[in-house]
Amino acid sequence: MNIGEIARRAGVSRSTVSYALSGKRPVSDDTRRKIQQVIDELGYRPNATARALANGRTSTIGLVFPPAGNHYTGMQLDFIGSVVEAAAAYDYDVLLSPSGVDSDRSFQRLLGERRVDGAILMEIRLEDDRAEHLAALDFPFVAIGRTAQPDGGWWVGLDHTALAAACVHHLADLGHRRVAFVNRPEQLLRAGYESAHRGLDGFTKAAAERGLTVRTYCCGDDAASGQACVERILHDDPATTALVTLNEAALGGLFRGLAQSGRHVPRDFSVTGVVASRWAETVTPQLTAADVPAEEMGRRAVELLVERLDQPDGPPRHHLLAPPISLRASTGPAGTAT
Amino acid sequence: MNIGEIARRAGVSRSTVSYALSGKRPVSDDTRRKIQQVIDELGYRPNATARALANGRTSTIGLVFPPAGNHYTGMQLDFIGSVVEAAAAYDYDVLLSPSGVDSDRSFQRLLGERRVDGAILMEIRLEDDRAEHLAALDFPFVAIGRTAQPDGGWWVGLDHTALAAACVHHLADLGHRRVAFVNRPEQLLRAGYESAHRGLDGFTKAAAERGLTVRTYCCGDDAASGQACVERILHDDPATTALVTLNEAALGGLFRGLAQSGRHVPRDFSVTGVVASRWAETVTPQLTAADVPAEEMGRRAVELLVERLDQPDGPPRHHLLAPPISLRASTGPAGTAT
DNA sequence: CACTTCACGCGAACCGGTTCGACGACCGGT
DNA sequence: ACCGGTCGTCGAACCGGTTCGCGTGAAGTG
Repeated sequence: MNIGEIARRAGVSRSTVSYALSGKRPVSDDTRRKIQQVIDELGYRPNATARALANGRTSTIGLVFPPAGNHYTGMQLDFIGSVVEAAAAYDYDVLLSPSGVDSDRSFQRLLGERRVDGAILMEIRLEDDRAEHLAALDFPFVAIGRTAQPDGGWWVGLDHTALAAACVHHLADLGHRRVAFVNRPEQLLRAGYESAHRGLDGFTKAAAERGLTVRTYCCGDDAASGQACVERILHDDPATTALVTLNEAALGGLFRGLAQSGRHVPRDFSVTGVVASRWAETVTPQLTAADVPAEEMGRRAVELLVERLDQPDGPPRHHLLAPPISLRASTGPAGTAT
Repeated sequence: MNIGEIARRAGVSRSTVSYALSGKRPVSDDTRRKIQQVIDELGYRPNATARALANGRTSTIGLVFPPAGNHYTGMQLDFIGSVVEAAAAYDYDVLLSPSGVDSDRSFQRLLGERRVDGAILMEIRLEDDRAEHLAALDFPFVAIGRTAQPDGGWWVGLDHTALAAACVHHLADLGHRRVAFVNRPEQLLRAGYESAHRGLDGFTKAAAERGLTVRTYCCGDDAASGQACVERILHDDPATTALVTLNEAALGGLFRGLAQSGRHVPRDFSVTGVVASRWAETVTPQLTAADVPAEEMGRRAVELLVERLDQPDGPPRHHLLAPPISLRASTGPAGTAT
């Protein structure tokens, strides 16, 4: 059931069917109707692969997401969902590509074999070989996050520096003096993950500005690590009264650790950080946090990518988002425990 | 940089290059080396689209996931990750397809336009028009969950009936007599979602067997709904001492509701259900639950689909999984509060 | 030395679309 | 009656691979 079959049954040539479908050349009403009728009868749909080969575009974008096996955070799920939805609105499909252990291989699949027209790179690193590689090939992509050289690139990022700083100021304003920072896992920090680095920077600088006593920690992406991390924090400095975290997946564990050490949140201890709202709301008390706008980021990334694909020579664009802190219930004035 | 270019530079014909690459016909060592050398120099990779057109297989599978806009649960994320990983091991890519509002349209894209060789259908319903449609077309797919007519189909399912029953027995063994059931949202139940129905069935039958007094509730897929649901439960019957839930996303809200009504878990109130272990571990106390083996389900679904694609005439296969209940800390003997 | 056998490589056709150049029919104008 | 232009359609080439049938030269055999 291909275009030739339709042409045969409608008594016209293949090209006429093609033009009737695409509208790129005029076709008389009579022929168009006849063709449409045959198409409806047979339920014909043009083969996407053949079309892709002919016009050199796959109408597919690649979503390169973090190593599987590692834990996914909730934010990533929301993000993937919104990318798929936004892409559908522009008539693009989304192909998932794990950039895991075998990242070269899947990268080759996507790019070398031309399976996709463009890509969205999640979990960017400051020195990101994937991004450099794509940039060198002039392959259209949008990064989620800024590399160390954000100029001239296409990206959608969260201003982790500003957000972490905002958390610090929020706590300092409440009177907290001894504050801990719970980062993503150490291996990610060492690998140069942007959020981990800039978040740490923002935290450290703002804390220095406000004269706070701080300690910083790395924490695995799961509840058990969160719990262990709190134990370390309170062991290292029992007078700590607040923490800032970027680690969504450890959140439940952080709260459990605090509860088990007898700290009541927010009376004895305040918790805040950068977390998607759905997840901030799952803990008790609900987390006061800068809400990661995962849905918006996904949508914007797709918009940018589509724009880049449509106008390959347009100037690079980006969005740096800095959502405000949503006050919920996990922070309170320090000193009640002093 | 196509196969013709390689052929030209290596001084052979296009078909020889093709055979050298695929190994489907013998090629002399000399020519093979020469060709390989040119390929390495130019970094050539065969175009996936052209290959797909020629041999009629896209090497891509479609993952049809639940309506976006609705909340995703953590289990789904793990599942998607493991599907991508398992598919990569078989040299398949994964194309995401939202079966949302415009489900016909995206269905047409995937199947009508032949973008994928096969599909995995998530969140199956008892009477599932998508599954029926695919079955009628004889299109290779694997369902996650059983329809009302599971015979003759390919699927990977969780035995929600047995799991919910196991939860009931666990609670009954602990002495609980008044137990609530927290299901997925009402619209999903009405739409005929398999897990919601079979879970409810299993719960109801086991409760009747054990002579328990029960109430069943539907609950939105978010923390706020969970909290509201607990309030309803305790309002309807303040003597309720335990609940069973299938609703992963509401879990945090359920715990908050219990805390706010003064119930201590597990001393005053027991909670159990069917939840992926990562999420069961994020609440405090950690949830005693039948751990949804999302990773295994994803892997098996891919294995089944690949098998079906390789041997289209083989007999249908399926896996019905019934993981045991993992004892954690959210259930305890009833009666202390009596 | 003539004859088969085999290994190797080539050319052409094909997958199912898109697109370009050309051509015939019909029109109105002089 | 002839000419130029427009409209609608057709055939052929092309996208980049795969695959089938056949030809050719070298090796093996009696």
